[in-house]
Amino acid sequence: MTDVFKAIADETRRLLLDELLERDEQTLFELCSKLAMRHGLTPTRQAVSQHLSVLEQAGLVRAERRGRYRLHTIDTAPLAQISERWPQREAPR
Amino acid sequence: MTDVFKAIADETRRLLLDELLERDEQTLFELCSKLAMRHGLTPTRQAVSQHLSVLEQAGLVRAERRGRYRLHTIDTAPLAQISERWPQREAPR
DNA sequence: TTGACAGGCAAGCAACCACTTGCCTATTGT
DNA sequence: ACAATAGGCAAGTGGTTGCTTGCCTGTCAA
Repeated sequence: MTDVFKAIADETRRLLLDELLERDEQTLFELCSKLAMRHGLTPTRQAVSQHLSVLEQAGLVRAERRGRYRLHTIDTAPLAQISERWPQREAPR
Repeated sequence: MTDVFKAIADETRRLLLDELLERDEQTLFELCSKLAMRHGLTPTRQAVSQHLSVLEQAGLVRAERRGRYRLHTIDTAPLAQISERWPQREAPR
C-alpha cells in the first residue's frame, strides 16, 4: 500500500505509467527512448530499469519475459485505492 | 503537482489527512495526540508540524490562525487529479 | 504581570532514494 | 560460432527527507 504511493511520488515513474497507459507491452529500451523523445529525459537504462522494478513491486506494472524481450504492462487497479480512501468533497472557504 | 504525490507518499501524512477528514479545524496538539492514541505513533510536535507544512504546500491542507490556535482543514481537491490522470480499466491477465 | 500553553525557527543527523558506473548473462540473427 | 541486442547485478555517490534537539515568539488565564 505504501509502495503504491511511493511509486507514483516520482515524476519519471509517472511518465512511465503514462507511456504504458498509451500502449502496453513495451520493452525497457522502448520506454527509455520515449522518455528521451517526448519528455527530454535521458536517464540511463539502469535507472529506468530500477524505476520499473519499483512500479512492479507496487503492483502497478507487470512484466513478462518473451524471448530476449521483457514486456511491461500497466495495471491501474492499485490507484483506485487512492480515490477510495479520500472521497471528493467541497473545499471549505 | 509533484508536491501532492510526495505529500501522500508518507504514512504519517496520510494518517493526518485521515484525521482531518474525520474532523476539520484541528490543532497541532490535537493531531499529535490522535496519532499517538489511535495509531501508536509518537513523533515530536515539530515532526508533525513539518508534516503539516508539507501537506499545506501541496494544497491538501489549509491552516487558519485563531487566537493562539492554528486550525487545520483538509482539501481533497488536489487528489482528484490522480484518478483523472490514470483512469480505471481492466488489468490484463 | 507572569506563568502556562500553542506554536515557530533553525541547525544537525541518520536513513533513504535516484542515479551512475562497470561488469555479467541470455537470446537472436547472420 | 559469434557478434549484436536486450537486459540484470551490485557497489558507490550526492542529494533529499523525516526526525530530533534547543531555543524563541505570541496568546491567554489567574
